[in-house]
Amino acid sequence: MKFWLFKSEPSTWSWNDQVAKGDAGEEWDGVRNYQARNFMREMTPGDLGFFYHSQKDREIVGIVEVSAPAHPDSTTDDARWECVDIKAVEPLPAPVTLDAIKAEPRLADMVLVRNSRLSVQPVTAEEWDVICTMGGKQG
DNA sequence: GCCAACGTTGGC
DNA sequence: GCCAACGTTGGC
Repeated sequence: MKFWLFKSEPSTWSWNDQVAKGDAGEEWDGVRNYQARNFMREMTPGDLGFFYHSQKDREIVGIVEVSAPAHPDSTTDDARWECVDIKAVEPLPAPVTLDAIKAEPRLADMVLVRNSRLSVQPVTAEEWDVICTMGGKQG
């Protein structure tokens, strides 16, 4: 079991859009960055991820699950680009803001803090637990 | 809306 | 293979 973070601008694809897809899930398509793609190749169904709203909101709003391993991105004919499918699991009772993350010493090395432009990124088990606690989620 | 950081492209 | 130019992202 690995942990990840998926970043999206809510005006393009929001948590509510993701929830509306239900258990069918949706392709995390449109990624045109090799680092992000490589992380998606490492994902396996059942891995969990945070869903982060970039730009205006700047907060982690929910938890998603990888529902299908990396496959060709249907939004392009370019064979270089792949994506996984993800489905919404549950919202965080209290969204965790970027400000709160930056204020937490145990999260100082998060990729979100170190490299804000990477749209798909790994999260360590410790970071996962810290953020779940901050978000009011039990277990 | 601005701009810094970063990734990609293409000329040499 | 280097690097300048360019485009994009996302925090502020």
